[in-house]
Amino acid sequence: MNTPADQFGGRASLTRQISDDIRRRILAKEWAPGEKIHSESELSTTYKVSRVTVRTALKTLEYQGLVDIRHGSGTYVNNFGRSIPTGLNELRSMSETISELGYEPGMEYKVATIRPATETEIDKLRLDNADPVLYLERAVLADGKAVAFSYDTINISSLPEEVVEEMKQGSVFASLDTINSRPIRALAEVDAVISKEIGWGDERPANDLFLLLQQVHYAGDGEPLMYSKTYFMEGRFQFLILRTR
Amino acid sequence: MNTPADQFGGRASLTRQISDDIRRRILAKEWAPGEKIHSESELSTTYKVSRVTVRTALKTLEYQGLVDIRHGSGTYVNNFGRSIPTGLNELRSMSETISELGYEPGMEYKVATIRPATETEIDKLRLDNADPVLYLERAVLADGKAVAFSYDTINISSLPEEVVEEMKQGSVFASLDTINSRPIRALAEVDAVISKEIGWGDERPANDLFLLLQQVHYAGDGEPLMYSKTYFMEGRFQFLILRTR
DNA sequence: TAGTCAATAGTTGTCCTACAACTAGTCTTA
DNA sequence: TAAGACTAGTTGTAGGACAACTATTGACTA
Repeated sequence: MNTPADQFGGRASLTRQISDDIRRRILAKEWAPGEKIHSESELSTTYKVSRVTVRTALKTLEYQGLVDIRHGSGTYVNNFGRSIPTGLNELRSMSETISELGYEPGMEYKVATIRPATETEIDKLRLDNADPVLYLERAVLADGKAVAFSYDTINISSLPEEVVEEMKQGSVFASLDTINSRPIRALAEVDAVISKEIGWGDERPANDLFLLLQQVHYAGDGEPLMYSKTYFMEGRFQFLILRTR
Repeated sequence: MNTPADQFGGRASLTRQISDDIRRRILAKEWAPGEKIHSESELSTTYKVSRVTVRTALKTLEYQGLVDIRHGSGTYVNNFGRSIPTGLNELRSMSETISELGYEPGMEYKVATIRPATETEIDKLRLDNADPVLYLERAVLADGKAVAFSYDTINISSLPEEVVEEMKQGSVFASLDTINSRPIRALAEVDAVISKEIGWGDERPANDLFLLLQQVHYAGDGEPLMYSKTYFMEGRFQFLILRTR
């Protein structure tokens, strides 16, 4: 099994590995939407793990909205189409999301500097004083076309210098992976915004209308890693959220 | 234990009952943010259930972002404050959400009619033909002040007449509860919108700016129950989403 | 004295087996 | 024909056991 966690050296739990693999198989259309997948006992023997582990993995997929577990009947693949796996509930980098949607991801750097943190940033990133932060202004591209403008502030107080340098050009998430501190959680706020200050170039919308995704990314230990404001151009991106009880 | 599910006669699973109760205790600040809650063994003895049940319940809370489970250490209350419990991930009625935020919820009915379904509605609600639907136009109030305008279409094809009548005035969710078909899942799309057609009265924004939450609610059996477009007035409501890996 | 390491108690992760509760059929019977 | 009993299969819960991990304590070392 080649799960994401494996690649990054992080010892993923057994449950996580199974969950990732079943997720992959579902997205690969091994079972049709609405179809019943193998029973827990069957899965536990083929994966050579206990039924408890399989159950926990399936529960995760149920939370993610991928399957429906019915007492006494079986586990069924939900028929929400391809929308869910790219939903906002799942924390993924912009590049990941864009390539999952079938486009070629890209980034156009406008600003990449190290400067003292502002008031807001000190608050959001829980910095003690005016620590230096890495500030980025970038355009997010899908198939070469700008879909969003991103203003990111990264907490570099506990990052090695070479990683910070790397971030000035490459993917922030990928760089964080190399030192095993990939964000595992983000709290996002969504707003509608009209502003002439946002964006640049001739691709920015004439009506100055944006959908703002304002979020703080957290590491596994609860430390804030990045505060980012991404302004999406309405109509060029679909925002989906799965809501469950 | 008096869980929501109990009230509605639905036999909630043991896991669900435990999960709801621990959630309630956490929101009631029984443990401070960051603090370690009781161990799984301890909880299993006090609740008189197996550790499996407690574990599953805690996993649910972890997925909701309420707690953090650390291998070999314990389960800790996350310190995201009061934001999370009212996040968009959790499916709740507008009224529920508003009262959780500490305001007095209200609804002002403008239109409540039964009419044939439109093309879009037939598609979203998976209707066979131009079945009649219940169409509502309402203003959502918090402490008597309008915060959003809601345009809802309800699939009444399998609903008893008296329930439909009830919906014309009372809460849609509450009415669905009485016949045990409360929605358990919703797929929502978020957009920024500028329009002069939306809303009414002197409380609508001068800049015609709205945040649109467009969603389809599904019942436990996967049947679409309601298609609703809710236009929030920017700044009067906070949209939070928890994103996890 | 400060730092390193081993031991240890406590906690979550996984395994095993068993049975209860529920579902969706098949078959029987009135 | 329709209602009801029966049954095989599946998920939900129980209990006990051990593995893997964490955080703390205390002994030992430089």
